[in-house]
Amino acid sequence: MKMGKTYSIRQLTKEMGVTSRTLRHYEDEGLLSPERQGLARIYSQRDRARLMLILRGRRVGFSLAEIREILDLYNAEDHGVAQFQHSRKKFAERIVALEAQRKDIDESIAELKLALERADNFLTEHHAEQNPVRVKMTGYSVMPAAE
Amino acid sequence: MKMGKTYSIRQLTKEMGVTSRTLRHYEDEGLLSPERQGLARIYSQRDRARLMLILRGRRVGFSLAEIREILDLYNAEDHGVAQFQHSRKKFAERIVALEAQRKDIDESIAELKLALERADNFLTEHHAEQNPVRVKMTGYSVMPAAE
DNA sequence: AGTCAGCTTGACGTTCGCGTAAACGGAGGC
DNA sequence: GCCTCCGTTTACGCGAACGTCAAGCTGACT
Repeated sequence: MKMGKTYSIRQLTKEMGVTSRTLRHYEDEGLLSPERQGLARIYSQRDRARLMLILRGRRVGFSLAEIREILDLYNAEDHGVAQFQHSRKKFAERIVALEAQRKDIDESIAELKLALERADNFLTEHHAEQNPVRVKMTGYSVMPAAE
Repeated sequence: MKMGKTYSIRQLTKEMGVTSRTLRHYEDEGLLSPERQGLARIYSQRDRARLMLILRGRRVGFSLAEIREILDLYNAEDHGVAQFQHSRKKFAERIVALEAQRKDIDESIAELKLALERADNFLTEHHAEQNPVRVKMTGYSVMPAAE
């Protein structure tokens, strides 16, 4: 019976920067299922690993339901061929979606960097000046029409 | 008075894959402000560009409030030095956040690719077989403990 | 004139991801 | 014994982002 390191709910919340309410909520949603000592929850390394995956999933925009689905794919008791085929497909879909999202992020970053450069140009040109200035734009843009 | 191409609400919803309710909601939130011909909304190229930015913002996880803030930064009537400095800072913050998110996405993709490979390995090994099989894991993982 | 599609404005409903009280149970220190 | 943490359950609340009616206007065809 190998028993690795365990964590109280407080330890985990502090380490991960979430509230205990959040952990209980994840448990209610079936994403975590820590052991119990009486009433108290006691989290294993595996629970901690799952939690990290959950939180990263949230950060990239997955719903808890989607995250549960992914965890269930890892977890499936029935590791038959059909299960693996299903999992494979789901994983592949997620990857495609994430790569699209990565593209969106790259584009957003690029656009923000452009905006940042424009601000910088303005600030270096009009170094200490205070008079408001209009920005000239070309083509269609989200900027106000400057006709 | 150059008047570019315009769009009805239906055209825009079809092109962008959103409902008219969504467009009206964005308008309520001050993210869009199309012209009117009588009652009917009539969207300009600029509205369309803003909408694309809004939708991409949503896809990368921005709230409508955050998106409005960004649009307002572009839009600010008062293009004084102080405004630009403020905008510059906000843009830089967004970029940092997005790059962190990009890291999360890359890690998620990597993890899913690993899972996919494992599934593939299983499927090629146990080619046509149907008997459930256990998976051996090393170290701590989200997978069930395989002691 | 009728009617029909397509637009409009309210306004209430829904889902998600927790927040936030209320009320209680040990365990340890003074 | 009492206080202070740390933990528990139950359960209502909330803001965000729309969905989903209901009801009315409007131009266009028949």
